[in-house]
Amino acid sequence: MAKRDNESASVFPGNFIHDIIEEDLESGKHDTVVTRFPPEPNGYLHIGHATAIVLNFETAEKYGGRCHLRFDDTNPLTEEREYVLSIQEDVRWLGYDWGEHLHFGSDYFDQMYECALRLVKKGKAYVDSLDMETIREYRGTVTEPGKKSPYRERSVEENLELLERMRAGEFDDGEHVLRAKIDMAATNMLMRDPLLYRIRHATHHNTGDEWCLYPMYDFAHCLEDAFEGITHSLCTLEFENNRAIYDWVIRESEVENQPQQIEFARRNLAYTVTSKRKLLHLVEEGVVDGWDDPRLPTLAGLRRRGVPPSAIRKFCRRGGISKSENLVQFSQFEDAIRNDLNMKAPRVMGVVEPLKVVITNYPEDEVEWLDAPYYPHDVPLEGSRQIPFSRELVVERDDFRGDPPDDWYRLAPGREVRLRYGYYITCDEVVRDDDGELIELRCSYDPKTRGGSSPDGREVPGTLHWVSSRHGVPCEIRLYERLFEVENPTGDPDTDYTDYINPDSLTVVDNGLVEPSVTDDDPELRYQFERLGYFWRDPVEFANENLVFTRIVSLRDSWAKKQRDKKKRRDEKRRQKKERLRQKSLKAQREAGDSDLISEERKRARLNNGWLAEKFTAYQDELGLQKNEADLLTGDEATARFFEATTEVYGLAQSVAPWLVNEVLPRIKDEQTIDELDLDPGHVAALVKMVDEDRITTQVSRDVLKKVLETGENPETIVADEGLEKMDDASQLEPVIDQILADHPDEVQRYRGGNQRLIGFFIGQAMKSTGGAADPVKVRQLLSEKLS
RNA sequence: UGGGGUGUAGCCAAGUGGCAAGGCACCUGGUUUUGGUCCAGGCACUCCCAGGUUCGAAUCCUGGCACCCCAGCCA
Repeated sequence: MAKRDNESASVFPGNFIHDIIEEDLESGKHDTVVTRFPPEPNGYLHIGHATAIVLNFETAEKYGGRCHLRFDDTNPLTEEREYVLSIQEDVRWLGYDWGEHLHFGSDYFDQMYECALRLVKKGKAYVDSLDMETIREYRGTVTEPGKKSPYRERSVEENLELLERMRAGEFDDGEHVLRAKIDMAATNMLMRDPLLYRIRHATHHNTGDEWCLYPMYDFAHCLEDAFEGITHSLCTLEFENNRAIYDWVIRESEVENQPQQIEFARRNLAYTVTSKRKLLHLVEEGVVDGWDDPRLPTLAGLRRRGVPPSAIRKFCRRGGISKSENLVQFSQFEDAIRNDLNMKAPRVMGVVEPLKVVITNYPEDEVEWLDAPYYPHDVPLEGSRQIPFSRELVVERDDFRGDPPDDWYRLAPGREVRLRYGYYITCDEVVRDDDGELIELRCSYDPKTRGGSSPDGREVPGTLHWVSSRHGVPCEIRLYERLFEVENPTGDPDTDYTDYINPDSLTVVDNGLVEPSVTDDDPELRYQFERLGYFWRDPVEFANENLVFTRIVSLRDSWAKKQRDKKKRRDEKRRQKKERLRQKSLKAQREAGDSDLISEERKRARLNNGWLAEKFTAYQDELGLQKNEADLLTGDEATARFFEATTEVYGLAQSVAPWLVNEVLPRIKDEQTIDELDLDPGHVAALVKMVDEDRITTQVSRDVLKKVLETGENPETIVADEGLEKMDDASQLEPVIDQILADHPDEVQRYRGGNQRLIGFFIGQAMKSTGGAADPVKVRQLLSEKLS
């Protein structure tokens, strides 16, 4: 594994995938973790892939497993060798090593075919000879079931023969396909006999012309995982519906390993597009300058931009992984880059937009070489260089204002500033041409301030970067801005993303000037140009012997107030939009009428079952149950009967009903009835009675129910054996409470300081230490007495 | 109007019955020879909404709403 600083301590913050893995490791389901990054070689990798790469490799690393790089190359029409090379390069550049585990889906074509044969023999797959359009028609829609293909019932022999002939190349593209025989009426569209193989007479980048039969994703991917012993197959959210086929194929193919697919949300970066089609369009239309254009979110573009791989890793790890749709603000990414570069990049001076400054009282031909450290006091690195000071210098045009605002502390008529590591200078005279254009500043320096400080200790708030005109190295500087003007260029269905392209995404400055020290540096070096941002030499131009600096990212600029205002306005607009959405939702809810908390399903059940309907009203009118309790208890006969059986033992229906509804019903899994819980109504009755009689707390009743469900034991026995009777005696409770207060002095202080909500924390502690037996009401009372 | 998901601050995100983590952004102050960095503090009476259970609910139950994905011989 490539060296990656000291980053390993900051792996993905607690995420649900790692929880699953840890459970699997603990339960012994797996004793190692094998993940994979499975790109299709039909495009370049981008920042969105980076998250997947970092997640897969670092998850494997965290648990001492391994991560494969596997190309999912099952479609010869779109895939190319060029991409398999560039993808490897990008992953390696990002800092990951797959060791010997470079694999191709196409390596497994033989094994996959074996699986297909097996499915056919089991009657689980068939050759369909419908054409594409008809297959589509027969598939139905999301609301209507599909129709069975007339070829669905072909014999195993016929299917086998046809499949062999397909393999042998006897048919043209599209004549036949192999389909799984699952269920044309499945509510999950993907389970309506998904295609497994299609005929494609095409040359594959890896297997050449050996095959004319290529597997579909749903068949191939899970098998690839299984063949490689992948334990956890991490993929993005859009594959959630595919998990059903994934599991089906794994099961029916009877392969040895059973990988588990887990989906997570891809990470979307504001102001970018990442779809292959759109990226390709930008490149082909010349909107940008190739796949590695620094404005592109491709890894190639980011690399050319100068973003260090460590910064990308940092970015990917921040915020971790989840399942919700997201759009990460660009500032998040910028911060990761600055954070990374701040501690590494030597500081030098360069001027992007030069303004001539003549030091009138400095001797004409004199040159002083001043010592300038590469790093500020807070970066623990050593090193310095010499920089030349002379009579004629340049400073940043932006650093002068003829008519400065109040809080301006840079150059202005009559103002004194410090030139970094140089002298204090005062602006005496402003020279403009006939059009009023600024030509030069005539300043005087204070010889006693060499190095940037004055013996009299006078305050000079502004420090400017500068370069000696004569010694500065001329260069081109490229300033990149975001490629799109809106956060989500593809978010509006009525506007094409290309309409949002920022016409000013690239500014080329051809008269930049950098201090001469850089000429001898490693061309790979990333600098901070003081007060401007992080820059590096464009590697392509450097190879052509041109000196071109690219701005990787600017420095944070708290002076840029105008932008802040703009942002505020934007936030306000967003807020208003959110409010509108909220209002719309509220309105829809109101229009939906009174929500009587009753589901259509149970309503229907009662419509079809007079007894249930009768009970529904009886429970409300005669037993005095709440409407929704009555509803829940009369959704099916088993539940209603269970309720009746319970009340027969313990007659207080108003106690039994909510307990049943809130504690027992939730434990019934889908497609199950209450009978399958194997619960004795008498036991429930006993439990409710104990609660009613104040013999146990609600919490204990819940715990005991759990135990009853597991063991079938009598609740009375459990309570007696484990001593779970309610503790409501002050003499019993007091020592417990005293102990808690003694153990948590900080919380006690905060409570007394006014944080009344902490009472819940103390009660929680008391409940915990008594196994739930303490009477919370009594505890609260005692607690407030002691804490007052 | 079927199925699968997701809703916690401006953005990302932990938390799964007992004190609403953290980061970005933003706002104060301090340090500073970078209007950078760093440091200290602030920023969610409330977790999509409404009911319910509970001593106690972001978390459990019920109903609703919003958004995303699925009808390729793409992956």
